[in-house]
Parts: sequence; structure tokens; C-alpha cells
Amino acid sequence: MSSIDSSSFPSQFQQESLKLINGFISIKSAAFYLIDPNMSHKGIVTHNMAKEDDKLYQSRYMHMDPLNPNLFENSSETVVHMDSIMPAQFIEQSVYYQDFLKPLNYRYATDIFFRSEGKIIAVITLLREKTQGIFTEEELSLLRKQQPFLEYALNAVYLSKRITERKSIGERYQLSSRELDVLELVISGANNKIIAKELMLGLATIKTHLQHIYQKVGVVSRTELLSRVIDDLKAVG
Amino acid sequence: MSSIDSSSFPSQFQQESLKLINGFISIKSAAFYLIDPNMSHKGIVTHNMAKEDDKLYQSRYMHMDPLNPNLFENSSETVVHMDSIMPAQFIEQSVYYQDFLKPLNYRYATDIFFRSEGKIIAVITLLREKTQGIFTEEELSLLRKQQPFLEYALNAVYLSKRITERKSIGERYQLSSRELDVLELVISGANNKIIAKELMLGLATIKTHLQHIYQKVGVVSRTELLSRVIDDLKAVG
DNA sequence: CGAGATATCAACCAAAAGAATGATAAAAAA
DNA sequence: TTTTTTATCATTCTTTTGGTTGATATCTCG
Repeated sequence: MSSIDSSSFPSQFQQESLKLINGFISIKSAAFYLIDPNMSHKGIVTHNMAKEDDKLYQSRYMHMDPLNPNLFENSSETVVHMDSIMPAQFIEQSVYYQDFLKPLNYRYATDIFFRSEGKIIAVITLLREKTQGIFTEEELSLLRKQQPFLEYALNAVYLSKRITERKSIGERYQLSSRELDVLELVISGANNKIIAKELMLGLATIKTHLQHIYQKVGVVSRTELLSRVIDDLKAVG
Repeated sequence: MSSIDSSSFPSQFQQESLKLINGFISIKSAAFYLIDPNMSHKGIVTHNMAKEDDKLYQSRYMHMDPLNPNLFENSSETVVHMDSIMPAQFIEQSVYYQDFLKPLNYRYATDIFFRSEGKIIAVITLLREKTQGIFTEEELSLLRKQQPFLEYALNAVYLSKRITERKSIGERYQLSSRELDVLELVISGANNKIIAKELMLGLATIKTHLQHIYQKVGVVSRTELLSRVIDDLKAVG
């Protein structure tokens, strides 16, 4: 129970997240979507919701969803309630509501967005039927308090899983070819004097290159730089 | 000056957890302890609390703490409030309160326990002063709802990495447990001063431990040490 | 019990790394 | 063509790390 099967890891994370939220606030259904770079849904975990409903949503109604993540890509909102961004009459008259939500007996929708490096990488959708009432400010506030930790944990899990599209440090931080030469030797354990000799450069030059590498990578020391390399390797392994 | 990169720091999980809890209930101070098999404190992250206070607790008062994890090892409690398990007069007359809590201006204490395979592996201690009032049932209930997810995330995100890493490198080079503590922080990118602060040791002690690590691993510098760790990770992956 | 390992700290010195500034020249990009 | 990036190096100063020696206390294993 406590140890983790890495194969089921991401979805278990999603399940646990939904369980957590379900413990806090009353919902009819919920879904936790992982989003890949081209914004098609992946790794969907649902709570009290038929998979077909999600399929329908993606194929026919996603583009008209007022909570579509695309619309919030450039905002910093973490929790968005449909009834907070548009009047009730407007919602109830919309095609999206009449054709999609209403037939499934949903009335209130709230999305929680999770970002990584500015981009939305995951969304939790919470759905309520009419009788459960609107999402209150207190409930939304609770969700907003919860979001940062979920986002942190998600990144710690999800990002380390995105091995395929992972780029090496050099590409990721746009190091110049000479800087890469230096980095390679640093990783091999060489000190500056040895690097200088190896590349037939002055000691000062190596130091300058290193300063630039630190800047680009966003670290302040050789130790942190190597630490970063180790993290990248961990993400692969 | 040289601040460490918080994104790779091992204690970030603990920091985020405390931030989360601090977001929805009022506390004066908090601490997140990781506990190793022999129940000595490790990896302490505090919120609004001096490290010395924790040191004092561990050396002098831990054994008389009514919320001592040892006392709950065989229970399944997740959230325990001191005032829920004993009468107020009893607490206020106890040596533990008079000599430890009171001088530091604490009155109310609640512990959250996290288990792995039945054993308590981590504890969050929440402390309030008298004027903040007792922890209410609603607050305790909120914490009990939060606990399972934190426990899951702790086991999944945080500890799994930490433990495997510790074992592999530690066993290969026969490092002592303290040397591993230092190595772990070196790998995280910390410099000696920060390691000293984190482990609450003198700078000289860290240097000595490092010398021993260098000897055992067969390197002559921090850079080479990290290089070796990178190689080892590559070999595994 | 005693030897060796472990954990802690001090003081000192040397070497390495890092920070800041400035300079020159070629290459690339705008 | 002008500007920006890259590559090269120098100087100076501060901080960090490494090397050594030695001290003390605890713990563990034979």
C-alpha cells in the first residue's frame, strides 16, 4: 500500500489528488487531466464519471468550453469557477451547457490549473449538479490554498517522467559550443587548471566561461551546476 | 551570498508541506521532521522556529513529550492534539510544559504522523501560543483530511528517491550514516556553510566528514566526488 | 577491557573557485 | 551596417574548499 509501483505512479497521483479534493468539498464528478505539449488529453483519471463523457467532451465540446485551458494559458489563475467569470443566464443559454453539461446533469464547473514553466500541464475539473449549489467563495479559496502543493507535487512526479522529450543541459540552456566544452570537462571532474590545459586556454578564460554557464543555467556555483546535472540524470533513470 | 537553488533542495517537499498547512490553519510555529529507523531526528525543516529550540527538544525534552512518535507507533492515529488526549491542568502542571513549551511561549501542540509500512517515518508538529486558542475539532478534521495525501506524496515523491540514492552510494563506498547526511546535501548543491547549518554542526565537522568521504570514495575534491556520483547514476541508468 | 571506527570541533595554511570590471577581436544576427 | 553574442584574456579581491594535525567523547566489536 505504501510503496509505489512506478508504472501506476502517475495515475495513482491523480487518484489521490481527486480523493483529497473530494474529502474537502462536495462534488458530483471530477476528472484529472494531464496535458501534453499539443494540448490533447492524456492520462485521464476520473471520479464518478464515464469515460465516454470525457471522450464526447474532447471531440465535440472542448473547443467551446469557457474553462478551456487554452484560454488561461497566459493568465496566472489557478482555480476558475465558470459562474465567477460569466453570468448565470449566459451559461444556461449557451450551447455548451444546453448540449453538453445539461444532458449529463451538470450545472456548476470549476477547473484547477497546474503549470510548469508557465505552461498548463494538468487540469482538474470539478462538476456539480444543480441541487448541490454553486461553488462558494470559501470552497474556491480552499482549492486555491490547496493548488500550490498539488502543483509542486505534480511537477516533482510528472516532470521527472517526461524523459523522452528531455533535452540535455546544453540544449536546454542554450550553451555555446565552447561553453559545452568546458561543461563537459567540469562534469568529468576536472578543475579549472586542468580544463585550461586541456582546451589550451588561459585560466581566466575558463573562469569567464564558467560565469556565463552559471548565468545561463541559473546556478551560482560549480557544485550547484553538477547538482543540476545529477537531477537531470535522475529524471532519466 | 551564494544562496542554494531551492528547486533542487531536498527539503523543498517539507517546506511546501508547511506552507500548505500554514495556509489554512493559524499556527505560531511548525516543524517537519523526517525520522530514520533509530528514531533520531533528521532532515528537519522549520517554520518560524529556531533550530536551537529543536535541538533542545531532542536532547532534553523529547523523551517526556506526550506526543512523542514512539507512543503512537502502534496506533493508527494521524493527527493528535495534546489537549485532546489529556486534561489541560495535567498539561500545564507537567515538567514538559513548564520547562520547555512555556518558556518558548507555546501552549497548544498538534502532531501529524506519517507512516510507511506501519512505522512512523515523519512528523509535522504544529505549535500555537495561548492567545491563538486551542486547535478546534474543525481544524483537526481538516488536517486529518489532508494527511493521507501528504503521506502518499511523501512516500511517493520524496522518500523513494532519497532512500534508494542513500543506499546505493552508501553501500558501495561504506559511508557512515553521518557521512551520507553530508553527501546528500553536497549532491543537493549545498556548500559547506549551508550543510553545517542544516545539520546543526560546526563547519570544521563538515570538512572532516568530507575528508573521510573523499578518502572512502577515492577522490580529492568535491567536484570529483560529484563526478563520481554522476558516473554511478549513469551506470545504473 | 581495549582497539578501531565514528562524531564532533579547533586552528592554520594553501589552493581553488568565484565576483567584478574591463579589454579586444571575430562571428553571427538584426 | 550596426548590434549582439561569443571567445579570449588580465587584474584584483573575497569566499570557499582542501590538507593537515590534533583533541575529545562515544560507540562497537572482538
